[in-house]
Amino acid sequence: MQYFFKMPKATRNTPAKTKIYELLLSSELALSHAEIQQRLDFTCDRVTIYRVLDRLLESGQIHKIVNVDGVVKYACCKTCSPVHQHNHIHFSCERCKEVTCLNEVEPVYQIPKNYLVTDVSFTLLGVCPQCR
Amino acid sequence: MQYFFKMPKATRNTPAKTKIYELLLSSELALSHAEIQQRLDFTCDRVTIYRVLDRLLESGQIHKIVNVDGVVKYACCKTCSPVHQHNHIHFSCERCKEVTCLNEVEPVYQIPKNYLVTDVSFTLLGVCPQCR
DNA sequence: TCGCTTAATGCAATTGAGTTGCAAAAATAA
DNA sequence: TTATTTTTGCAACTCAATTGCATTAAGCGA
Repeated sequence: MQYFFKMPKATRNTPAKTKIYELLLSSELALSHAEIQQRLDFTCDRVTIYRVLDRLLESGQIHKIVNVDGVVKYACCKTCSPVHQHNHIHFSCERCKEVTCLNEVEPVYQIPKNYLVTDVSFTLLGVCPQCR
Repeated sequence: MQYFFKMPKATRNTPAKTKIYELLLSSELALSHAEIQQRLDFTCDRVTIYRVLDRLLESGQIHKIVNVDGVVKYACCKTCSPVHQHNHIHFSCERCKEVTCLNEVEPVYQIPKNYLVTDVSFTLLGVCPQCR
């Protein structure tokens, strides 16, 4: 009997999980829940999509971005596997509303006194190359 | 008759607007809609608070921060008046959930090629001095 | 100071994202 | 194949935010 160590719950590979993960893997952009639902032609229940996204977040396969307009987007982080590391900048286009990971740009900041920094959320806002 | 120039809509000073603005002015922290409602002892209708916040945002007297947990907060930007400029870092404490403007810390970044950057949203996540 | 115009307010109803409970279906290990 | 447990789909629910509309009140001009 194990009292102090809780086994991580086993997760299963299901068509929904595979399809959603592959969709995010192949997408250049971060996708919202609604966009994922559309691209799957509404073959998955909306609740299932939320739960699959939670599992993928939990396992570190994807990351979550809360855009400045409040829209939540999900993306596979290509450059930082296998250990997840979201220390990169996102770009949010105010015209097409698309959110992209700028993997090549690293954020620089001075750590303020007495604050303990564990993570960074850095989004540049403006107009993307396609919309200029 | 003016065809091409639309007069900006006149706004009025009301007790609600004054109270909400003074509340944000005197607060060290960014406040959410719910927090504002509480601190006004529920004397204002929640819809009125939303509409006053919209007007204050419109006039540039306050700015809006969408926290990583999705909670929207509002703050007066003390250092950048009269011209509003939100080019500063926010700190979001994962324990007490408070969001602070770190006016003294300026974000540094390389502008990515072909992107037009008009604004910056930079939040450091972690533990604030009070919670360490 | 008084009226008039129009912005602001309060209330009710609505929208939309996200969550929860539960029974049925399906993935995996034995 | 069977048994176990996760995952799914559906319905119902929560909560933040928005909209419509009638009423109230700010503030300008007379």
